Amino acid sequence: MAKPRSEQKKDDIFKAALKLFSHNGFSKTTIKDIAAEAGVSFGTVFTYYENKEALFTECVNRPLQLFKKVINETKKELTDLTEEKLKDIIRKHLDLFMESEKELRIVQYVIGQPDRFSEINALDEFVVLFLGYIQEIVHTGMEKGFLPKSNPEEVGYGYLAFLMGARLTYSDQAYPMFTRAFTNQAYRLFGMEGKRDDENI
Amino acid sequence: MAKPRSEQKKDDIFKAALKLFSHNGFSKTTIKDIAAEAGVSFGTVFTYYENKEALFTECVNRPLQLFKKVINETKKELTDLTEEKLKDIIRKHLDLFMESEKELRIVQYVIGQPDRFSEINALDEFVVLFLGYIQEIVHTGMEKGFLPKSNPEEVGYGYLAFLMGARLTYSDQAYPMFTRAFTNQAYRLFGMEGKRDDENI
Amino acid sequence: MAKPRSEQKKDDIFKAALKLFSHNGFSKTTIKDIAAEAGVSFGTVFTYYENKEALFTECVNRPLQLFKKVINETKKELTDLTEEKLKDIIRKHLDLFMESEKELRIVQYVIGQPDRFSEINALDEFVVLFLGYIQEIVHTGMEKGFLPKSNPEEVGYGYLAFLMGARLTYSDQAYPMFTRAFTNQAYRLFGMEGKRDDENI
Amino acid sequence: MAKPRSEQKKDDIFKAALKLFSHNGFSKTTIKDIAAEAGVSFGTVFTYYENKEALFTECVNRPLQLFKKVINETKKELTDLTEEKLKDIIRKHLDLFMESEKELRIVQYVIGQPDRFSEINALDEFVVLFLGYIQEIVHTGMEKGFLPKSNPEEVGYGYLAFLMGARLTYSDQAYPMFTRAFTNQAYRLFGMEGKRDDENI
DNA sequence: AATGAATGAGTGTTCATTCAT
DNA sequence: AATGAATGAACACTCATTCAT
Repeated sequence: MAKPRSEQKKDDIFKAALKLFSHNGFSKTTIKDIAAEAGVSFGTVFTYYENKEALFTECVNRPLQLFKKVINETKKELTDLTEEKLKDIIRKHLDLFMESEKELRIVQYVIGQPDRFSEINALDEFVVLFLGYIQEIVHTGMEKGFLPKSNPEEVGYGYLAFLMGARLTYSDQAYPMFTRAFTNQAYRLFGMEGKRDDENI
Repeated sequence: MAKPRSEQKKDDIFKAALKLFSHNGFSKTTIKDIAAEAGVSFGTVFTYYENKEALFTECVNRPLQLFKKVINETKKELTDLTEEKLKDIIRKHLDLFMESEKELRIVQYVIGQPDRFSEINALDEFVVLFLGYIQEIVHTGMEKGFLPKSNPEEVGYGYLAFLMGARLTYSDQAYPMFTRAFTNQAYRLFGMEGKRDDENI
Repeated sequence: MAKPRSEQKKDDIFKAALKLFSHNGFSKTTIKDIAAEAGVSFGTVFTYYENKEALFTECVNRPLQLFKKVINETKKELTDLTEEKLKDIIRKHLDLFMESEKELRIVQYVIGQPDRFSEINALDEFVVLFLGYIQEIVHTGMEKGFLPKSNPEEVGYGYLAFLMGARLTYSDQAYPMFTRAFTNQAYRLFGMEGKRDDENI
Repeated sequence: MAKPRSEQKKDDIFKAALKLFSHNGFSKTTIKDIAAEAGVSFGTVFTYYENKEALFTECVNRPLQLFKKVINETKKELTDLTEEKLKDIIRKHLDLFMESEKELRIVQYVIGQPDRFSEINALDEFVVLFLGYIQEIVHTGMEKGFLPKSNPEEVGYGYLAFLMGARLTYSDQAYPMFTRAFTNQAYRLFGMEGKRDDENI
């Protein structure tokens, strides 16, 4: 069942905006560019979004809502946590963050200019949710004995910083080796060891 | 020995630009704002910098040169590396990155928009230098036995990502507790354990 | 007998346009505003009026046609003119002008921008008609002896200017006292005296 | 002594704006038009006036200040008022109003759209000043016996309305006869008689 | 007949840059 | 060396108008 015509168009505009905002920042991105990328006239952008800022805000908020949804859904699976399951979750986090370059660049853009985009609070909400979620994991892991003694709050802060940094420090030029590097390093943040090279043999 | 008058003025402009570019990004920052912040007329900015982009490029390059210098100097101290010395180095890295919010926000700004600022390659040079430096540390640490078996390249990638993420993911509030968190988590990336809470007793 | 459905709608649009054009001028008034005021969709406006200018022209012409009709009807009553009857006519003029603020604001708008609305000549026709009508009155009044010697043309010009000015110089507050002021002053333009304050006793 | 270069330019822009605003109204007049009329680039307009509205407001206020100044200066001459002197004053008023078509069209524009230009109060101030001034004249004239019994307030309201209407009801197409018509009619508003045609003989 | 999504010409305004002083 | 008036390219945004439904 296809989306109604107009919803499709709104989504095209959103996707174009996401791409261009993440790539060029807010000011450098023009409505004209977004319209061209979306294949519509620039006037049409204003049919769906009140103004440039509203469109940008949507580009920040919508992905964050999705992230929050993912976290909330994964929370349910924490009941019978094992080391293997945790490693699985970590890999999923990395996949999510690595796939979300566009979204996270925009988020980073907002973090760096808090005065300019002060009205956006979905970001704070996500951070709080994520940190609480990691703390819960660390607590459970320590209780069950497969994680060493750690300060759960510290792990949370460090892990989120690491995920963000992993995604945003490097440009996307075919870094196949990154996956393994980041996975192993993420394990270490929780006090777990990753696969060593010689285990491949 | 004071700087010559004009050099002082050029530096005022640079500092003003660094502050405003890091805070508002490239496009939102106007030459007029920079001039006002520096206490000069906006015409004077063009006396010292050919145009806005040259001034921005300077704000990216000059800090990176400094970073490279710091790394190169620390390299000499790696000869008789011990676990304590490494922890010391790590803490210094964190201090350096935490103090350099303005500089790193601008760097991040450039990383996120590689097409727009493609002519800036001081960044790549720094990354290569830094990664090589970390790899050297890990090799030495494994040889001397105070670091567990690791892939030195992976540690480098992960550690740099972590440093960047630690600085750029959080706005500057309540950082006192961050220091400890980031220190301990950084140790873990190298396979070392940090201080546990109960060690304070 | 109600108007046919569509005629009613056209009239709603006309009234909305009259109100908004007179209040905000031509450019500031949008078709969307008019449609909202009339309770129709903005597309409907174009069903009844070819474009914005045609609607505006209608707002100028229709009231002027009505004014002309009123004048023409009053002309018949001029046969047995007396001073009392003239004063009555003057009061009616003032009432008509005072009630027609919206219409006259638009007329004034057109007078002030003759190049812009050059195609509208109902205005000139009305002025010629009105001046001739006043001249006839003055002639008759002088013949019958209740008006002093006057230049009928001069009285016409002055009287029309006065009526326009009386309506358009003041915003609509505290008009109760205006009525008396304008009535008495209008009498004077014809060389008649109005009621004095002490005549109320 | 010529004005400094920039003041001259500011005045050129002002005059261009006065002409175009009075001729086309606020919205129809574009900054580009004003700049062209003033012989400068449109960017220059913003060097001297913060925005379009500020320039328009200046076009309303500056003439009104001048009008107020004229009235205040004429007030001093009221001490030994005679009928001849009053007639002289009236002719001067008419001259002033007739010469000020541009200025008064703008004033009328503001009167007609009070909501839109609510912050402009120089207009009310002028009206109050003018009415008070006329009342003083009428009082004096009645005392000295050359004006008939009148309500001074009524004369003030009517006279101002007449002056405005005289100027704004007719376009400026060489109406030499207007002068005489308006003069005589203005006298009548004060209860005086003008020259009759046969007096020319 | 009625609607409103789509369009793009045209607007006010910003701001980097030039250059005469 | 320092200034800031002048410029005009480029932008976000508005709105009359068209036209498919």
